[in-house]
Amino acid sequence: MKRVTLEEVARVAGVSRATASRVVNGASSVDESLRHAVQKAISSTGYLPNIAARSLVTRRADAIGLLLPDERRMDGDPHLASVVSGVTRVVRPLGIHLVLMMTGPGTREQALSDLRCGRLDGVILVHTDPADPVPGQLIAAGLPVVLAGRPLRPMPITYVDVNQTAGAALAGRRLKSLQRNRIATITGPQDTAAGQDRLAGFLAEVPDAVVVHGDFTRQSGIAAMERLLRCCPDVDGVFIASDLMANGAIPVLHRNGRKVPADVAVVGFDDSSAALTSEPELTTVRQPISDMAAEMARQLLRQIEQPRSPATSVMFEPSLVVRDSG
Amino acid sequence: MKRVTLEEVARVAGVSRATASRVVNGASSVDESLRHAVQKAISSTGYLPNIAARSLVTRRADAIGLLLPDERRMDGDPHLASVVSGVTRVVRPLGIHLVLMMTGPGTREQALSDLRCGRLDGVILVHTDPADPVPGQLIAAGLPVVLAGRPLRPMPITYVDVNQTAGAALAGRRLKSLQRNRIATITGPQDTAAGQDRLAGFLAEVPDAVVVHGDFTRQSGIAAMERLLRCCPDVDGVFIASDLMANGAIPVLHRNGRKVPADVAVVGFDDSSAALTSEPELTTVRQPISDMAAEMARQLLRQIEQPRSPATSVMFEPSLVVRDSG
DNA sequence: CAGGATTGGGAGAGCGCTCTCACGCCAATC
DNA sequence: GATTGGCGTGAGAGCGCTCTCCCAATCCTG
Repeated sequence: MKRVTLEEVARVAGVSRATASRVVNGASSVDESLRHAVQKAISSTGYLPNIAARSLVTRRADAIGLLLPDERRMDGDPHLASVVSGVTRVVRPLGIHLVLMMTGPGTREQALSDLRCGRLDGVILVHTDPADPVPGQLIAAGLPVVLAGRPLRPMPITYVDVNQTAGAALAGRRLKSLQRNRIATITGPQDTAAGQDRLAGFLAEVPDAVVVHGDFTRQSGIAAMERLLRCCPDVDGVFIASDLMANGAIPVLHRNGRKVPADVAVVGFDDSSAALTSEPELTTVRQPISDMAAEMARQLLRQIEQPRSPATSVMFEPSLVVRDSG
Repeated sequence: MKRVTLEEVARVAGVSRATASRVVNGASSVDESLRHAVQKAISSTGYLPNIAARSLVTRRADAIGLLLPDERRMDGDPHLASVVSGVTRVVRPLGIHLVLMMTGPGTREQALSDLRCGRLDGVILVHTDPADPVPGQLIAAGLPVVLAGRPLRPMPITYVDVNQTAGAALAGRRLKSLQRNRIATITGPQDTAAGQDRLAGFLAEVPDAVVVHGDFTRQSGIAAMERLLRCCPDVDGVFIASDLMANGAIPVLHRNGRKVPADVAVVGFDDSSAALTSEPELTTVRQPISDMAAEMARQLLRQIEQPRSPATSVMFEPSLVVRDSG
């Protein structure tokens, strides 16, 4: 149960600690026979490098943070698992840890100091409040950050997003191709980039659409659909800016005697699990969340490798998943 | 941008590094005036302790791991966010990091070595495969572990679970109180403790129930309900061992002309987000996931504090959430 | 074959922190 | 007034690792 140190490995292999270290780190130019001796010593002693010691000298934590909004705001967020899995895919093979931080009082400041004291090499920020000063502080300090989703106000920060506008346009074209001519949309919150872009992209395609506002939550989808039916009973096609809202809205249609998609075609956005638990299953705009998360991880690693490299943004193309609702 | 070290704080405060360290760690007996001087020096220099250096000597990583099944098996797991948030609540105030690891090739071995090399102080294992040797190895090595859910085969390991049997009995009593007399159940996988217990608990209450097997996934709920209706068309009450299965099963009932709950009452299990996205909303057995997760974290911390302390298990009581489906 | 260039390996200096230990100081005791 | 005890403080020894020297050995080149 005693710890094996590099010192001991070196002793067993009959080399110096420096050489043993070179072998461990796969470094250059070690004689083949010595390399073998060290490797044998490593496996015979069961040596594992002490990360803290390494970290102390390399000034790398080999850990990145994932800052998430808290449970309440996630509202059964369909994405969390996909995000984690995408990031993990990139980061694990490099032995880098993924530290999860759910937003709560003082979390972001916590993350900031973790970054400063070298406990974290970088962070990925998800669903950041536009008023949050932390992203700004981070980039000001030249610390590696990547945002999930375009920030509302332009800032020199790296982010990864899906082309929300194009996605909404996809939905608009779909509804038009279904020969719907009384088309409406239930929007996301207009103080987020995603909410704004999905509306703008849809209106570009269907300029005369009726607009009812929601905030991405299921509850707001229910309320919005009720309002919509009241003000516009002859609606025959709706683009709902999140699957979660659509999931709440469809039962409202049923209760009001509308068949989906016969009477009202519905197209959602996200292709989250809510798309499959809806009846009928949702036609929706898919974002490649897991791939986007992987890209965020890559962007972050690049920044860690090359500090103060210029901010870039990567845009993914959405696709339409046709199911039964529209 | 240069790092501030304890050395420097000490210099500024005019004390020795040892004394500065005592102040930082809130330790015993430092003269009030010196304490003040050090605190002033800390804030004026913006000092943050280097965790790696501390970790190197304390042999504590101040990080715990959360081992999760991979994305596919989570199947839009309703729990992930709650688990994370429960653990976070306990762990954050102590400055302990939560490292997320999704199961993939070699993940568990990875976790094991992270533990051994002191990169992680302990791990919480969620949804462990009964055949998985890792939990056994961990306890054999005397490393701190907590399981989410009772292990299938009894082993001397600390775990936190909900009283599954009692929960299923709750569901059984509910269906009986609704005067149903042709009662069935769709089970979870019988190679998991949860699957077994929910069936046993239900049968204890409704011994003559018709049993159809599922595996907790939505898809299996659909298939199981189809089978059930074929073999037992006069069924008027069903306990479905997971909300996700129930979510899939209810549309099957509708398609076959059954009203829920008028013709067939449905009770689920989990009180996950799937309970709310069902139509009608599910009556279900609630597990206090977030509280359970918090308790797991506490148990783990206790083990870290007192290694080789005896394994304990904590059981939470489930409750029935009555909604519209039964 | 001499001289320089190249290469592999070892010694050792830290990285920033904690913690033991010993010392100095002052109050309490005889 | 000398001795004891306690308490606060500082000196310094590591924790386990990486990495920069520097030296020895080998290689090439004219």
